[in-house]
Amino acid sequence: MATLKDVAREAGLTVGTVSRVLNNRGYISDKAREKVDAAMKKLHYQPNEVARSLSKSSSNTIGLIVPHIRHPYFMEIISRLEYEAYQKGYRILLCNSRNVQEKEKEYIDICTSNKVAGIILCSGTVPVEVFDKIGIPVVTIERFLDNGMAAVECDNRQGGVLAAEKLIACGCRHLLHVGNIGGVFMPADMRTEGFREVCEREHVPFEELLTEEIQYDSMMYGDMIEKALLKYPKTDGLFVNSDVIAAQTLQTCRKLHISVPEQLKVIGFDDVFLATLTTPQLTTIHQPIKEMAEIAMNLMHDSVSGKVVPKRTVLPVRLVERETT
Amino acid sequence: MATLKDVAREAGLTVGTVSRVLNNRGYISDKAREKVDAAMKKLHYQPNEVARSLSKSSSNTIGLIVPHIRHPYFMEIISRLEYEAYQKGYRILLCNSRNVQEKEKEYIDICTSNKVAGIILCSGTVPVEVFDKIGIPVVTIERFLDNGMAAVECDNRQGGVLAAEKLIACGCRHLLHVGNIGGVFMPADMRTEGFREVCEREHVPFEELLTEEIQYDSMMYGDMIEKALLKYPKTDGLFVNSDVIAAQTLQTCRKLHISVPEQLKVIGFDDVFLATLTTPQLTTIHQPIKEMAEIAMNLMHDSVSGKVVPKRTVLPVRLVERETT
DNA sequence: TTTAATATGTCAACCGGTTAACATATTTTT
DNA sequence: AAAAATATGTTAACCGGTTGACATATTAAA
Repeated sequence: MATLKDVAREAGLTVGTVSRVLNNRGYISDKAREKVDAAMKKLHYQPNEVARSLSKSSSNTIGLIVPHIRHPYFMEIISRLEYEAYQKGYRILLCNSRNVQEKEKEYIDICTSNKVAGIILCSGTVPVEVFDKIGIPVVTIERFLDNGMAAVECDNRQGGVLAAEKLIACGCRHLLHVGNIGGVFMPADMRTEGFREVCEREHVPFEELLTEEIQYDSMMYGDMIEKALLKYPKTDGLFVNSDVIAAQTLQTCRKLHISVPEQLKVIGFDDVFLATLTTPQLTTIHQPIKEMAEIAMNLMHDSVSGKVVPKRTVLPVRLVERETT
Repeated sequence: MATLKDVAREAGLTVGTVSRVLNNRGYISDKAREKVDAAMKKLHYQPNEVARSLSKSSSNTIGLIVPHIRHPYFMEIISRLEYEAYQKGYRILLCNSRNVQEKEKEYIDICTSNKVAGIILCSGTVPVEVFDKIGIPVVTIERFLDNGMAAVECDNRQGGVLAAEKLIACGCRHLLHVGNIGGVFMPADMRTEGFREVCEREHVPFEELLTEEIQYDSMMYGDMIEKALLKYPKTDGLFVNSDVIAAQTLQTCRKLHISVPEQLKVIGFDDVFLATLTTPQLTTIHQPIKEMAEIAMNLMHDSVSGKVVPKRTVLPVRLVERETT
């Protein structure tokens, strides 16, 4: 593998000049540039990014920590972020915390050991303090850390509001909400708030089922939903915290001979690809995942460049009506 | 950030000894080990993996090149590989070629520039020769490169056989197969072979629709399926190359008022999570994705360690019968 | 013509860990 | 007591690119 020195020798220049060409630093003549380009081409020169990272003590890799890969929502996030990263010349070091604190911590260490330029965090098992001293930019998506890091989220509360209003407008009078609960506060918890507020304002009775999502890895929520529907048999409107759960709800309803949307109306969250593949297709709260990823990566880029970035960016959600309402 | 030198000073030893402890090289006493451990703990020492990679000219990162992230099949592959990599102390550099040759080539360069230990390749747009001189192990999944690299695949031909046999056993007499076609030969092409052989042997008429999957990114196959069903209205048995297409087929059938499985039986491929979330649930050919990922990462590990590895590993598939047949 | 801007060379330290050669000291074995 | 094994120190080169200080040469502007 050819090195910078080889290129310099081939071009009849010195490493200093070649490095200047590569990094666009100082004065360089067109002639020099051409000679360097020719030499690089001839030797099939590929800069050693590892050496570069070492001398700069920072790479152009971004650590992406998610709690889950095998989940449509995070899959979309990952896909979009990878694209945005690529556009900006960053690489993605993929880290799956599996929602386990130990693993998340370990991955944070791995990221810093590997001198990533920054971390995009979608996982939320680790307390804020851990991030205080890592010394690199952290941008969160749907995970609010109240310590000055840039956070990108959707208007979760509004999502809960839209869902409740829609169900009530559809004539539902016995609502049920399946939401999250965990050790750490998550923006998604606000969905419950919004939902609750509307129900109380409209005097519509509702139940809340807050789960710890133990089934995080397997994504099997069928049993949980079945128990909930049997426990609250009068339920005629259901708002769940993800399309995956909503899709499994439809399967459960089929099993229990509950017709959707006639007997039970269902609203999911996320609006991922899956929402159009169920029968009936899912009515859901649309998260602008593409935009969230785009903004997150822009924030990361700006942070890495030393710019001041907004602490919190909240994007709008909207109700996408399909066939379950 | 503390360095090796700091640790050595703190432990009252020299870098040589500390490095020996870290890499388990040469003679080390328990006392020295303890002192080093204590010093590392006290200074919160994290080895600089970049420096390590530079001096070893190889990192413990594996480049993972997929043609698609936003696709359930690759999502599963990625998820499993990430897990296996983690278990073995490797990191994943995620590369999405988007099925574009230029991007795939660029990502291969990025991988070598970053001195990855090896590449796991699930993408297939680049001709074999490109891999001949990159000098690091390459393991492929569902992508056979006939140049001595380790390949992991499922028994695609058998998948086609099972699908055809099942459809015929169900009484279908007008079969249709939607498969892939591309510039480069892919193992998935063998599904068509198997399917064709059975149909010919059993004298059951069949049509083949081989697409280039232009919709690779958007994953919208609805129109294609609709046109196919309108072009071959007598079709009563359909075998498609992925569960995603199968799921969209069900939506199309609903639109065209074709009842599944009564009027049309459908068999997908992959057996991803999605297959259980459609209505009716998908009968499909199960790929042992977990095992494939496990084996692929083992092969990678062995290759990196300089071992001789089997050139080709073919895993069995099986028909999972659900509700579309 | 003098000054200033542009362009490149030279040299060397640096990023942080790896590794090999060689010396030396302490233990253990023969 | 001598030989061998174990343990650590010293030193320095190396991985490959970055960067800054300083010198020098060529052009261009004043």
